Amino acid sequence: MTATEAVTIFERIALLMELKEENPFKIRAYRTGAEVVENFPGPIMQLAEKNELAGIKGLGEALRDKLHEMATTGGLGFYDKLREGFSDDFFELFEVQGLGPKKIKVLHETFGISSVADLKRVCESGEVAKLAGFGSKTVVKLLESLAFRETHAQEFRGDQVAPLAEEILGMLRLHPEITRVSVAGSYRRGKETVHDLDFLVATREPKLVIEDFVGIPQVQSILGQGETKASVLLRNGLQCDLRAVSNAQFPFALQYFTGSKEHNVTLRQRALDRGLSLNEYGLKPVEGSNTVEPEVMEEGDIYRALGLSWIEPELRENSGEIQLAEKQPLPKLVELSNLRGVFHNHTTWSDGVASLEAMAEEAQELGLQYLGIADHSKSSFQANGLDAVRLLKQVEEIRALNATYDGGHFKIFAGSEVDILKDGSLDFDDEVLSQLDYVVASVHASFTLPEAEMTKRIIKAMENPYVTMLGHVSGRLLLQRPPYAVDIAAVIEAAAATGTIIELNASPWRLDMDWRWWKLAKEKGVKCSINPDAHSPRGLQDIFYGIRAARKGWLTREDIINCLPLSKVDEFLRAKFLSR
DNA sequence: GCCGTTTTCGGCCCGACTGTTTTCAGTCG
Repeated sequence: MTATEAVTIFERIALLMELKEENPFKIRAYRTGAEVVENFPGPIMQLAEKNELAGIKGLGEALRDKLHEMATTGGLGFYDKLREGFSDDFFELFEVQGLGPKKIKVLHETFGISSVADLKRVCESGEVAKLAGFGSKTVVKLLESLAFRETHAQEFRGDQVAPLAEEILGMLRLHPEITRVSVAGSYRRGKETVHDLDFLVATREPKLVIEDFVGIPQVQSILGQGETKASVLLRNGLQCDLRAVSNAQFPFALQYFTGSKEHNVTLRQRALDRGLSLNEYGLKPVEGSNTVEPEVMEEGDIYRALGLSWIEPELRENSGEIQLAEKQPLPKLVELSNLRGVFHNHTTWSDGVASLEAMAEEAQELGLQYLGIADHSKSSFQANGLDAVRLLKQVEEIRALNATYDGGHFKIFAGSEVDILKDGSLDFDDEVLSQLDYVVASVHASFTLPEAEMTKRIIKAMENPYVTMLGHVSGRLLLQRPPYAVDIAAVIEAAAATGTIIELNASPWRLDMDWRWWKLAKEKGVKCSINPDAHSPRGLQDIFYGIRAARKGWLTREDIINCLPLSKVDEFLRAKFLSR
């Protein structure tokens, strides 16, 4: 059994115990256990198999034994018994916003609902509204949540897709009959969610390659298999397509299947204007035209042949990239290797799972020069938010730790993710904030304010001279929770006026501010900070997703403050305050 | 179920918001 599967089982045990109204602290222990397993920096299942898990905080005797059972037998008797009568579909109910264990219990016992589909049926029939504790507004809310889920059904976040994509790419690259390989589609374009994965290979043996592809271990079922194309369903429900073309066709197919559809429509029109016809097989002169067939060896040659500079896949959304590429080279988009540090990260001081030292170690391991800590403030009780006393103590500890880094090659910046309260005031007063290196201000409560009020609230926070940057501007959780009502354009204006940096929260759940707004922000001179919002050492690697979103937002290293070297970034953090 | 300069059983995270109620339960962060 893999660690990921064990994590799911612990999480489900917690859900089932909630349903059975077990001791809440016992439930929490399973949740903590799931987190520890998920974030463990090593082959935890191998250790579990050999009974070598002693000493790990959060995994006591009972959980260690369960992990051992899972590692050795591939199952867990305790869990099997607990979940008797509950299908896999049942657990999806816990993902519906507005529905918790108590309500699920009542619905299950009264109507026998055991899936999201069941829930929809009884909500629509009017039966639910008659239940004690439920009412018409509850039903409306539930139906809204269900509609949101349906709109995004069959979509996957980056973290659900990227590891698989890389794994499969790696396998295809090793295939002896494959000469060129790429992923295409919206994944290649860096979209925040995708509904499938498209792979493209160049080969002289398409049939053989397709046969091998449908046989890889990640495949659960084959949806279709032909001479040059196959569609499969992976174990996690993700659809995956493979197309096999000749080496000569490869650049055209790659361009075509990368899209977007709108980008390609404009491109094909442009080709026609030049007497050429572009499709997934080639770029040929149209009948009667005296244009010469361009030589195309790779994708870039197609753009060149059409009088365009290179257009990165992330920019192919038909939002002005073709018009600009006609006149000049497009901006050199930021790359992962450009990042020099990361802000907005959590530790065990609030709701993170790792210590300051462990986070700093991992940051250095990733080749970064600095790490910004920003634990939660006191209003975020659920996240063990810090009050002023604890915060200042943490600052002291950070300063002490910094003194141990020889030669000043690495630095931890002491910050806070301070809650923006309902009226736009902050959770700490200026006297406290003034003692920090930087401040991230974020909304964590009162999501339902009307747009005007929410916008005013956020802008008020940005007007505070100590607020260096604004955290996750819309509060969205991809595929799960829509953004709250806020006028982003107005927020961008205010950021420009106050000199406040806007965060690009790199968590694959958030990717907030959305890439669609960055072009505007950049035009207004607003700077971006790509923030992993890491709650564990591994979470720091979410900068991978942040970079993809930043590229999609046309950002270059000059737009992003954490591309600045340590020697310059300090000064930049203080710029807003000093300019007043 | 886990943890401990309390080493062995008691403590472990709390307030806002919403909708359903008429004093509070459930959900969320």
